[in-house]
Amino acid sequence: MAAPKNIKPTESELEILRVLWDKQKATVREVHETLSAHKDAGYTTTLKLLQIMFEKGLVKRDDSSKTHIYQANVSKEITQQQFMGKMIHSLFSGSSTQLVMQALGNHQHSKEELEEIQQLLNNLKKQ
Amino acid sequence: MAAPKNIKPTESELEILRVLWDKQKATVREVHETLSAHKDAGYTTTLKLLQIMFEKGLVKRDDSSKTHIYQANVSKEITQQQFMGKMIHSLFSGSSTQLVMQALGNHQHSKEELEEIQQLLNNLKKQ
DNA sequence: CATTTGTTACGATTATTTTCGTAAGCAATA
DNA sequence: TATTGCTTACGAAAATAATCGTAACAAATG
Repeated sequence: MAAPKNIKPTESELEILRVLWDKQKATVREVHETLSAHKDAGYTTTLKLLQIMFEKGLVKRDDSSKTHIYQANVSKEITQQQFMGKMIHSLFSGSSTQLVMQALGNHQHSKEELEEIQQLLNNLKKQ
Repeated sequence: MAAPKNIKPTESELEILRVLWDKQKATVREVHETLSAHKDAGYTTTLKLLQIMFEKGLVKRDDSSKTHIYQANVSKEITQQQFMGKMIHSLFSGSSTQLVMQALGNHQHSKEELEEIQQLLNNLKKQ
């Protein structure tokens, strides 16, 4: 089981990770059937991807029984940070503030969500 | 000059767009030399990429003189939104609030920046 | 005028990612 | 036991992205 490394998941790998983050554990079939809702690919495609991801260390698996059980080996949080960092660098000239303003200004946020953000902001200001 | 479409620039195309957004206009050579600071690719690689981007409608060009002059044909803002949307969907379960909180919590923001965000937040709350 | 320099065009190669077909094995069951 | 169904392994094709080599041409320079 290779170390998590600093490997950026590809688009397809990310889709699979999302399923695993959601379900904690899943067989190839479960992953594949979840993906089938949106995407149209064969079973062995999903299988192959999971095998590749295993080699990369993106997932781990329990192969003690015939039907292997997969699990994410990189956290959602770390992956989020990884992609956010890349995005801030490549599209926001390194300014996370710009990114925040963009996200705030261009998307809908409920009163409750705005309040939640305000709380965090208050905490940050205290430092 | 094809319409801007809904085409997602590739990684390399994004690098070139960054240069063009910054410089407004540039020749292949200028783009290439700017990229050379960080990256190591041949001149014709940059040329080819710009040609492909032109076909896709990502850039426009003035070819009235021998040395063509390129210009971005997609705005930074639209492209930011495009990538942000994809990111929110694929990594934040569709919640832009989650993304904002992540960005706020995991990056440094100066007092001035926090105040700037506060201003925007106040405006949003008024709605 | 001949040569050098800088440019575009473009085919082709390489690398990466995604997809699938087929073989092989195991387990349930007819 | 023979058959059927579900599973993994794995090579290879297809699709996409990135890179480069070469030809052609024009402008500047000797």
